[in-house]
Amino acid sequence: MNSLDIGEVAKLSGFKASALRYYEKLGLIQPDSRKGLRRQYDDTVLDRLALISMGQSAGFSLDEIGAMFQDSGQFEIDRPALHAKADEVEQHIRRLRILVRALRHVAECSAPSHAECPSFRKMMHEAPQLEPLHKKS
Amino acid sequence: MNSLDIGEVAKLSGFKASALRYYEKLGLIQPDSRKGLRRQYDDTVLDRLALISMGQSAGFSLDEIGAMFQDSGQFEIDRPALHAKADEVEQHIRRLRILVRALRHVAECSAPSHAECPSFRKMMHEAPQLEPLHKKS
DNA sequence: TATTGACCTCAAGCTGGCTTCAAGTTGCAG
DNA sequence: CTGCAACTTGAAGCCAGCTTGAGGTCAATA
Repeated sequence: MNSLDIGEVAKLSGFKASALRYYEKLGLIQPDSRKGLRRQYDDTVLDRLALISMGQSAGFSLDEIGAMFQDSGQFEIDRPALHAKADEVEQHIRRLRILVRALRHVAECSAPSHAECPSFRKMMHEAPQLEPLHKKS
Repeated sequence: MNSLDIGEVAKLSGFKASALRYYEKLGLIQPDSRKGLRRQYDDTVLDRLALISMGQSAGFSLDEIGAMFQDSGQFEIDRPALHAKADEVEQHIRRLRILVRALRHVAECSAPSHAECPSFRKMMHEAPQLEPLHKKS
């Protein structure tokens, strides 16, 4: 069988059933069919949920995520927009790498305060103006 | 001069003044002094704010971020905990790399649906059980 | 065929992270 | 020394993203 109950999808994906219903209301996922009232999902929903989860990790709103993976319907998907999103994520990754270094630094460096550790301050500025990310004006 | 008004910190950091006051209430930052009522910041606050911003990108709550960078006060900072956080961020980065590949794939692949593109589905499962990240129970 | 546990809907409630508002204070240019 | 822009506080408001609750339905086991 290929048909999953909402509870099974929940278990497999790590999302709660209530979240799955919420995503459905937002148009992010859809059950394949209903058995009585009960939603039945195809297992491709798990891929979609994995993407949603990654999109969230990348800081995208559910609406943005919806817009990205609305492959359905459109003849022409918006390739440049998707590459732009990918670029954003790569930028994001660069910041996270600095964070990793900062965390490991703080764990190891024994300068009395990081404000006084020159290598720390230098590190903080290797990422000179890595976007505000503080989105709205 | 080394002494910044809240408005200057706002401009330099990209955070709004209201957010800076909010962070202060949470204990994440602190002005060096006051000139009358007005907060005066040392420019090391900018490093701290950069860390806060990166921590947020990594999906940490403000409380967690506060806990991480409470270098002050403690004799012994919790090195293992910091390395554990760094590990989390690295895990996070791995997921984001998959997202980049997924986005570029969707932008380029012309299979009728991604559910039907085997290389897409395979990619989705290269990250077998990359943590729930769906934090609370 | 009766029970039961997993599902259903819809509305209201909650949390984190800020922003906005109202009313007041103050440093500094003119 | 006046005016005003930039600050101050505390409380209330707002949005995204869910969760919870009440009351109901239904499929499958005993």
